[in-house]
Amino acid sequence: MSNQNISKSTLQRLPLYLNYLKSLPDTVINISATAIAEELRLNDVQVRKDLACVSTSGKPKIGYNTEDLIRELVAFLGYDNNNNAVIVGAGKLGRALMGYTGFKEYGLNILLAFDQNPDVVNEQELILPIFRLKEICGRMKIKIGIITVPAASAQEVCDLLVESGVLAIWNFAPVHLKVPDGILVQNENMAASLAVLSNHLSEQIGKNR
Amino acid sequence: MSNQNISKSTLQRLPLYLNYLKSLPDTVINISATAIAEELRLNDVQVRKDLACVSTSGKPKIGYNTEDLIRELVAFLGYDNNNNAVIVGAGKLGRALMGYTGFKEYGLNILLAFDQNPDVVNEQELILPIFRLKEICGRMKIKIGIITVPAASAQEVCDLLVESGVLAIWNFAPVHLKVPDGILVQNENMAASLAVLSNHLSEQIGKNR
DNA sequence: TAGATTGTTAATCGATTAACAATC
DNA sequence: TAGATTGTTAATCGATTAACAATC
Repeated sequence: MSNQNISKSTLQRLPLYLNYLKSLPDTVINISATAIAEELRLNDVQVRKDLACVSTSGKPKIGYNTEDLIRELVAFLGYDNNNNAVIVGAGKLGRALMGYTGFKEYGLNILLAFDQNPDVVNEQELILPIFRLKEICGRMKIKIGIITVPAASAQEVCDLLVESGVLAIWNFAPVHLKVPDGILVQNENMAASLAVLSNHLSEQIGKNR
Repeated sequence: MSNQNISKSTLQRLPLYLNYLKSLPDTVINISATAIAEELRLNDVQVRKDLACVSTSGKPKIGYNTEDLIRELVAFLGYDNNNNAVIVGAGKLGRALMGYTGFKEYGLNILLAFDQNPDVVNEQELILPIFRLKEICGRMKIKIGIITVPAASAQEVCDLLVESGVLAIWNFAPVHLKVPDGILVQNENMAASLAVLSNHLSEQIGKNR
């Protein structure tokens, strides 16, 4: 397939384009990369290059057919086919993500959570003991694991997920995970985001002194 | 101050260093950039440059004093002084973030949430109606706003936060927010992360065909 | 002293932006 | 046709990595 060498930065912008396109009224039949770029405050060539990875239906002077482009983005991003996932770590964050229904829209289907602590295990709420992880993930052919355990146990959990056949890991712990080749780790580093926020504030406050 | 031109990429790696340093046993008096780099699978020069933004106490042959470096990182990242914040959007994600106690460690103190929907407003749970946002943020001198509303209303909420004196916005909605100069928007784009995960999976699966 | 390590200057790499030809 | 827009090739920019001198 064509999605061989799409850069991570491109990939991360695609959902923004899609979201913007979806927000447009039905009356917008065609849309140009230039218009998208202006709206999202991006460079127009960048948008054009990004879209070229996803679609070939752009026409000079006209732009893209909005509906077609939406369809192509949805397909490319895999929002139309469900990816099953499990969460490891049923603390506050884990349970929150589990309860969050918004991911379905992105094709992510969180089936189960696992936790080490017997006190939080609760079959009713689909929180199972961690010793059952390997068996269940294997049987259900789970390919995505979400890590929401404390930093100290993240690597251990990661190894377990990899052993269980998971191919992609969404890591919410602020650590670097070591994985074999072919396994992807996507870090959702909230601590990193907070560092950026906090640094901005101290700069702003420093300025006004 | 010295933190004038620290790059965002550097800033985002600092919490990883800090976390690793904290995980070390007390017996590790000194630590080298080389050792940190190896552990985190980064380039050693990169780590050295990053640390140079934060500390000047590195000594050839010895490295950094672990405790000193931890202290310097904590101070630089502002984990030692509390930043008060409010959340707008008390849906599942918003309430989850509110309930998540882990942010305190990073100096982020979420005081209140606001929501448009009278049904979720609940003074007991510190969820207030949105019309009180401006007055309260102004009075409490809130500088950080967290947006967890649906994409369609994110810009509106953003404008309101800016009006209320907020200087930094942590945006969980998958949209580009337009803000005046001097206001920082840090996007926590879960949709973008999912795009990367999903793309990896379809590549892997394509390979095995 | 010798060697590990720091910090700096130069080279490389990848992503973004600019310039431009092709075209509906 | 003229002009807006696409897609491509070249230039720029910033971040990462390599090379190296300084030093405890």
